[in-house]
Order: sequence, then C-alpha cells, then structure tokens
Amino acid sequence: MSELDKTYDAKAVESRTYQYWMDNHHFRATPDPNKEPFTIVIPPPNITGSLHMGHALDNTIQDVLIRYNRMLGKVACWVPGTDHAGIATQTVVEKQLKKEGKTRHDVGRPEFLKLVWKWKEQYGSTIVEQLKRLGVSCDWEREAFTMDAARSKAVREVFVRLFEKGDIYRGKRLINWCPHCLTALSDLEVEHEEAQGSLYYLNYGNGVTIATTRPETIFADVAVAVNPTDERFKHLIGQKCKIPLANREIPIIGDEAVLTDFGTGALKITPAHDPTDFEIGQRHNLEQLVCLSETGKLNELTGEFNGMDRFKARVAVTEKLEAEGLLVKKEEHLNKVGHCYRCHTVIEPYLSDQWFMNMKRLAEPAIAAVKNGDIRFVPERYSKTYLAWMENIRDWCISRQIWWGHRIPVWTCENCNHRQGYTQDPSGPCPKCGDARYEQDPDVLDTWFSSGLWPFSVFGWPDQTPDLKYFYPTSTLVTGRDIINLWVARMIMLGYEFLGQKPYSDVHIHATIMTRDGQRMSKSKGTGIDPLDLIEKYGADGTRFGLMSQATQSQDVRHTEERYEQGRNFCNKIWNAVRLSLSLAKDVEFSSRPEPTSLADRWLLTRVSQLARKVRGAIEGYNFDQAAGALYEFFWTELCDWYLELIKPVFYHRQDAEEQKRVAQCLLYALDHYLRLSHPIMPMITEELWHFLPGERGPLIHAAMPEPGWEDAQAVAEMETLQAVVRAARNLRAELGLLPKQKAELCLVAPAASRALLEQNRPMLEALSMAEPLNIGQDRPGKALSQGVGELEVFLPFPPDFDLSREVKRLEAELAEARKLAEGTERKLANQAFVEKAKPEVVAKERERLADYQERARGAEERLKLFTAS
RNA sequence: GGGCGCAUAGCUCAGUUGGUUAGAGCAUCUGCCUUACAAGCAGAGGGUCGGGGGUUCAAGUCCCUCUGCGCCCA
Repeated sequence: MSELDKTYDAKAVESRTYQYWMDNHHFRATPDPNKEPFTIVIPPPNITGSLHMGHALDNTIQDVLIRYNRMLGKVACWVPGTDHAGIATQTVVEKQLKKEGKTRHDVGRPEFLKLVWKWKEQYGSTIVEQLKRLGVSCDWEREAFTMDAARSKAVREVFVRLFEKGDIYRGKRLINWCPHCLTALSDLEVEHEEAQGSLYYLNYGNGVTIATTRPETIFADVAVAVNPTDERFKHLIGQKCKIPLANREIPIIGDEAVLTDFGTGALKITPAHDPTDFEIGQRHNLEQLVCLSETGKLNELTGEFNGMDRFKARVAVTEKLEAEGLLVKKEEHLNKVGHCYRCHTVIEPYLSDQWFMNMKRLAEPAIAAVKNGDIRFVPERYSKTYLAWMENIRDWCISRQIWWGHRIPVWTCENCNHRQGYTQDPSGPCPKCGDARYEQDPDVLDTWFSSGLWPFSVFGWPDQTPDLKYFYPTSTLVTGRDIINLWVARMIMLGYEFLGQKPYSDVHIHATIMTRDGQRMSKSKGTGIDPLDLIEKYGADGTRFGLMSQATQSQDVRHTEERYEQGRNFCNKIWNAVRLSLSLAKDVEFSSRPEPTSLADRWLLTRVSQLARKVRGAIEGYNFDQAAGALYEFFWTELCDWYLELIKPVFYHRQDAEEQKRVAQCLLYALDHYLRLSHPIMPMITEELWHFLPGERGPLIHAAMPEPGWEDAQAVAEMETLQAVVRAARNLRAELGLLPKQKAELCLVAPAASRALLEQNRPMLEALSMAEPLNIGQDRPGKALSQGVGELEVFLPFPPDFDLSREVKRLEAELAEARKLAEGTERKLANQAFVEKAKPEVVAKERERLADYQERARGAEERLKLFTAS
C-alpha cells in the first residue's frame, strides 16, 4: 500500500471510501439462516424535503447501530426510502402551475398527477443523495417509495381488509378542515397555538347572556346550554331564547359538559362548528346547521354576511351586534387555536363526509406491547407520551381531499350505490346489481396511512417474501419525539393487526436539535442549519463525531458549531497519529497476539480492552455520547499524549530491534482495535486508514467488533503513578519557567518499595519530564521546588537567584489543602453513625484516603521545613 | 387544565444504582512552530450544581415546594 498523505483531506477520503463500499455492494443485506438479522427501516423523509439537522442526527444514529451490528456478524439490513408527502408535494407542484397562471383544476386530475410524478422523478431523490454524503450504509438496492407499486399494493390490501371488517367506514362527522388546503386533517395534524382573542358577551334575551369567541357562528346556533346544577340558570331549562341578528328562537337545554365558571355559564350550541357543541348536539338530538363554506366564508344562512370571510365577518357581526345594543361586553381572552401543520391557516371544525378508521380495537395489542415490555421506548419516559395518546385514542380521519396520494380503493355503483373495496381496479359489473357504471372515491389517504405500513411494506407484504420472514420484526426504530403518535403508534397498531407481531423491539427517541438560544430550528425564520455546510467545513466523519458526542438521552440539544470543529480536529488527530505510528512500525508485521512486555504496553492493551467494553456498552444502551467520549479520551489522551510520546525514545534513541518490534506490534494491535471500535461513528476515515495497517485486511465495514480481552490492573495502577510523577515534574518546570526542550535535573524521592518502579521506567520518566540527570533516591535535596505524589516526592532544584517566598507560599498551599482534606475525612470517620451505617468498603476506602492525606500533609510540612528551618 | 423534560464553569453539555477534591469541549491566561498533528504541545485559572425545605451517617444525584424556560396532549 502506498504512503499515507501528509495532510488529512476529508473530502477525498470520504468520496473514495463511499465509492469503494458502493462498488463492492458492502451495504447489501441478504437473508442468511445461519446469521441473526439486525434490521432498521429508515423514517422515510419527504420527497419535498432537504436534509436538516434532525435527519443528520437521526440517520447517523441509525448508521452507528447498523454498522455496529454488522460488525457483530449480523446481517445488518437498513432499508432506505422516501415518503410521497401528500399535501406538501401537491402544494409544490400547484405553486409551479400557479406561475403559469393555472390551477390543478385547469389541467385536470390525470394530467396533474403526471406532473407530480415528473416532479418526483426530477427532485424527489435530492434528500437521498444528501444522505449519502453523511456516509450512511443503507442497502440502496432496497430503496422504497411510499407510492411505488409494491407499497401501493400493501396500502390497498390493508384498506380493503379493514373496510371489509368494518373498521374503516365513511361517516359525517366534525373534522378538522383547512380552508386553504381544502382538505380534512387528522387531529394530530392540527397544531394548537395560544392566541390573543376576545370573548364576546351577547344578549340572547329571556335574561340569558352567553359568552363566545366566535360571534360569526351565531347563525348556526341551535340551542343555548347551561349546566343543570347551575342555580342561576336551572329554572330556564326548557324555555326559549332568541339568537340576536338572526332573530331565531332556540331552546335552552341542560348539559353537564357546560362549565359554570367560564363566561356567563351559558353556552351557545353550534354543533356543526365546534367539537364540544357537536357532542352536546348529539346527546340532545339537535340539528346541525352550517353557516360556513369550505373556504371559510359565511354562507346564505347568515343573510347580509353571505360570502364574507370568517375573520372579517367576526368584526362585522360584532359591530352590528353592538349597533343594535346586543353586545353586552367584550373581554380580552387568551385561547388555543388550531392551525394547519402545512400552511398554518386557522383550522375550521367542519361537518363533512369523510373516511375514518376505528382505532380502539387496533390500539389494544399496541398498548399491551408497550406495557409488557415487548416494545421498549428508549428513553423509557416516552412510553408515557405514547400510552397517553393510545389510551384515549379516537377514530382516525384518513381521507384527504387532494389528488396526490393513494386514492381510496372504493368504488360506488352509480345504479345501486353499492360500495366495494378492491385491491385491484374493478373490471367486471357491479356485484350487487350488475350495472357497469361505478366510480372510484375521489379522496386519497392520509400520507401516514402508507407510512404506517412501512416496516412490512418495504419487505414486500402482503406477499410472504423470504425477506419479510427473515427481517420482520425489525430491530430498532430511530426517530424524533414529534412523530411518536403520528407515526410510531400507527406502525405498531398496523404491525400487530396485519403481521400479528410487533414491527420492532426498540424505539429510540433522540433529542431535537435546537438553535443556540433554545428555539426550534425553522426554515422560514432562517434559523435552520444545513448539515451539508457542516460536512463541507468539518467533513462527514467530523460532523458525525460532533453529532454523536451530543447524542445524549435528553430532550433537546442546542446547536453549537464547536462540537463539529472538535470532530474535525479529532479526525485530523487520528490521521496524524496513524501516520506517525506507521512510520514507527515500518516493516513490522501485524500480530493479533502481541507481547505486552513493558509497563506502557501492558497499560495500553488494558486500556484497549476497557475501551472495547465501554464502547460496546454505550452503543447497546443508546448512549452515543458516551461512546464518542470514550473513543476521544482514549485516543487523544492515552494513546497520543502518553503512549506515543513515551515510545518515541524506543525508536528514536535506542537501537534494540526486538524491543522495537514488540512495541510496534502492541501499537498496531491497539490501532487495529481502535479503528474497528470507532468505525461505526467515523466510518470513512477509519476504513481508509485500516487499509494502511499491515496484515491481510478485508473491508473494515465487515471486520469484527473487538471484545474486551486481556487486562492488567496492576499495570494501570503503576502507570497512573508514573503519570502523576511526570505531571508534577512538568508542573514544577512550568513554575520555574523552563522551556519545554530545556533539560534540568530532577530528583525523585521515594521509599524503597516504589523506587524499583521508578528505576524500571527511568527512560520514560527522563523523556517525558525532560530530566537530566534524573536522581532516584531517598534523600531530599535542599534547595528545590517540590511536590508530593502520594508517598513519592518530586524535586526540581532551582537556581541561586530564585525567589524562595514564592515556593514557600506554594508549599503552604499544598499543606493547607492536604490538611483540609485530612480533617474532613477525620471528621467523617469520627462520626459513629457513619462507621456503623455506611457500607464497610466505603468506610475502608475513607480510612485509606485519610492515610494518604496525612502522608501528603506530612510530606509538605517536611519539605516546607527545608526552607523555613535555615 | 393534565403529562413530560430542562436549570451544573463565561458558552454548549456529561455526571450509571446516593459514597474521593463535581468532569469534557470551546472560550480565557502563561509558555512553546519540541523531527505525527498550530485542526498542535505543556502548564494554569474558573463552579456555595436555579431558590427554599426535607429524607439520610452521606444529596449535583432521592422526596416536597417555589421560580424561570421548553415540549406534548386536551
């Protein structure tokens, strides 16, 4: 293999590595009965979308899981795909038409759909291409689209089966209507926002004053309701009052749903325009009068206001009421108003014929699954969000009055009105009357209907494909909390209903990435961050590392660019350290069983093993920040700052070929393990470097994930002592203002027992603390700076003109600190309750600590005497 | 109104089941282009863990309460 480039070029590394994987089909997942599957279905991004930070985080997590499990030897299958995004896509194409001065009705349904498909072919894969820049290892040969033939087949099958069971039905109900998009929406597609409005008090005669936020709907009033327990009004129940302006008499009824402390306690009932009123109306068998049109304008029922927009009408009606003296008063009022999730228009509760799915029955097994742990939310708290929704679930309005989407597969006979669902377009006569004229329902299905089938539709269901048998149920779903009910809940319900099994075992809900000041990122406000810009600046591996280092189990993380910069710097560090290592280990063969002879080697390999344990545990527990943190700490601090520095003398200043080989093999072994452990998070740089290591190397993407192995606790303890000595020496050198390369005499004073350790590691100590000469003994030198390290002491002799008072001050501080700690510990141990009640090992530890503090205090005191005595 | 979450160094965040002197990155200060890396090296400073109360031998961690912020559901 050729030489490693002198500088790390993320762009070059990333494009050639990704190409290498693609060319060799390394992402392909094929069922293998001898192996365990590990499966993830991607949350399909909208074809209208472009990559944002949420996608970047979501997909990096999925890629980490997929790559990790692939390296565990499983058949890792990550199915990618996109969602047709009904309203969003239709709107995009309608906007295009509008530029030509046309509407979709001008071109007609078939022609319009052709245009949408054309748009999809042209732009629909933008986001998929952007995902590839992140380095994700989806099995691209499995790419699915919610409206392709296979997915459409699943949609029809599900619809028809539920329709035939009676679980999908048509009904006239109060639904959420968007007067701008001109379609029904489900409850979950309405965003409630607080808005400052007014509460109008209107005189309805007969001593009744009602309070309403919507005076423009009085024309559709059919009753006034009071609470039957309300002493003020109960005598009026059964009497009548009169709608102002409309001058229509309506009954006064009693209903427990009326709140006595809201407004006046009397409520006008408009069943066709308010959900609460609708229910009250049903209980009392009231008429449902409609006073608004589909576009939110008042209709002929309102007389002179006919044709006026609902918000203008609110003002106009109020003015007229006031003019006629029927407006009693007007108060400021804060209320929650529903808005369309797509266009932000105020939603109108609207009486309309729609298709609904009965959810109660479907919800049962889905609730049980989460309660009994069959499906696990990580973090666990999100199961509450899910259960709260599911346990109060209402029927799902699944029909949309748009054209782009899965058209409802129900045909109605024009002759006998017989309705039938068809999995394939009907070709024969009506099964009821034999008439050949029937028409398909014009509506399409809610987009979430098809995404709800995603975990099995992507494997070819309803066909019993080998893929379906092997990969379903999938392993983990990774998504954001905003679509737990919208999407996750529906997948679980439909999974149990049609496959009789859960769609996945784990649902990992990751944090939402917010702006720096904690706001939701928004395209319209321009506060969004484009992940592609980050990739451009910091590389995909650097960006991924930055993302993972922030991937905690908290609710939100605020975006700061420093994390990605850290990721980039880290990649650069890895690149350079590998470059140095390869130069040191030149011509050395790789060994999977190196001989860790020196203390440093034993320590390093122990740390490698511990790292493997940490990384595996962290990824398996969805603690990606911990995995990233452990990888960073090991590599930067332990491998680079310590190990590489202390083996340099072996190669630069000593000529022992055997020693060099042993050390190089330990180093290569550590790198080999390290690249494998960090591959899931930083796949491209690691794959590239992997091939530069000596030895037979297949693709890293399919290499085995290291397991914890050989460990030597004593080596770690000894190494920690030596590190402390070196730190103390450097500290003292800084105190004296010595330049880094300036050698200076250093004295280490230690009891005989620890002196052996120091002697054995003399070269390391000399090199890392620039000591020359290095004296190891038991006598304290006179005029020297000093610092205690456990039972050891480090002395740095100083020149004659050195200001003693400074060192005295330093030692006094050291003494005071040690005494303070010792006293605190003494107090603790003197407390009988502590000694009796605390666990024995805690007490024992505290005793050890006390001895250590006392030792330190004594040392500092004695060293201080060296100055003050003379 | 109900539910969930957050508040720890100047900034962004870690801190397992309560148990060393509460950590990291960035920023700051000092000194270094030391033959892998200035996207770097060595050293340093910086926190009464939002306020109050409680449980406990022991609380950043558990309980209650208040304040501020965010999200979800009605």
